[in-house]
Amino acid sequence: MSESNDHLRDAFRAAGRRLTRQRRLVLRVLEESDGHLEAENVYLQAKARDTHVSLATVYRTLAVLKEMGLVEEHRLGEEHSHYESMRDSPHYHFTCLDCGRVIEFDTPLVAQIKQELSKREGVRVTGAHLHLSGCCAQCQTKAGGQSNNEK
Amino acid sequence: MSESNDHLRDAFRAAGRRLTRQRRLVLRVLEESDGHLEAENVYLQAKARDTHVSLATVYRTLAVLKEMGLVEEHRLGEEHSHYESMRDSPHYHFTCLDCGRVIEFDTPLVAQIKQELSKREGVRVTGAHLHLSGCCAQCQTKAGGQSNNEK
DNA sequence: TTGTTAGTGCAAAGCATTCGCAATAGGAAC
DNA sequence: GTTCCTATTGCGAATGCTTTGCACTAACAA
Repeated sequence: MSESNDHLRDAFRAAGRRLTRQRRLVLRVLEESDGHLEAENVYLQAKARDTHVSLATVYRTLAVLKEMGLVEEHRLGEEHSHYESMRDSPHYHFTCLDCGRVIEFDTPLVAQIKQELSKREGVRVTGAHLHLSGCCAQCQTKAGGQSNNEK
Repeated sequence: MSESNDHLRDAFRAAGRRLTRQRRLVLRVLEESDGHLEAENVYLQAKARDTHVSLATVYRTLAVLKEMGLVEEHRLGEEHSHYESMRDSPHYHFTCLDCGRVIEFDTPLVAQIKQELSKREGVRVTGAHLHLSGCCAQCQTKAGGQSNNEK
């Protein structure tokens, strides 16, 4: 718990930034959550532990963490962004359009696609977001057996 | 040109909506563009052909067209949405983080991923967005050969 | 042609996100 | 531990994209 703090401090020092209470806090909220928090929720959860945080700082912190590669931003839904810490290996998302459930998954095929594109277009690919959507198993059952093409 | 108009009219009638001058206009702008227009640009190009359009109507129209499945919304960059007509087969995007260039590509591997996930999780996948990002060939050259880790 | 009402333009919200600025607090050097 | 420099914060105001309320206009069915 303190080792990761030292580790963090180094990371920030290396980036020429300061490891403040607020930044530690935001990072912890993200790490302890299930991921996919929106800024507002990060703010609320952070505030619940320490009143000394402002929404503006949460946004600023998320931007910094993203820049440092500690946090990733997703635009799964339509309106606002979701953030999650990068502790885990890269993974992708499936969203159920009915219930909103988010399923994380991973696949080596994305890496293959990256390679393919790099070769074909000469680009260098550094980021990959794959977002599938549809209907989760439970909602399919709920929707009445197998044929739910209403809507 | 008029056949597609009839076709369109039917689609709108079926949806209980009216085919107005503005909607035809927005659709045409999207179809004639290279895709990936943001709302503001759709508005500007539409206005250039017919002053009788407002930005609000463009947004309302894009929402309607999206709902009808004629247009797709993407959030490639960070801030605003991009829209493109659905004429083409499904495809995915690569964005150059330096110059903003968007490269479209397609790959059967996404379908494979869909299948894999469906089997593994029992979900039904209806939509897929794959968004790669990085540095395009030209920007890599511009950035000085091969090692551009400044920034 | 006429009536009904979906669609429009305009300007005024709404929201998520950012910014300006004075005050605060990391943390490197003493 | 103390001091100093300046990155970071909090606040509220501002921004920028998008939506909405309302009175007016125009699709299109009869």
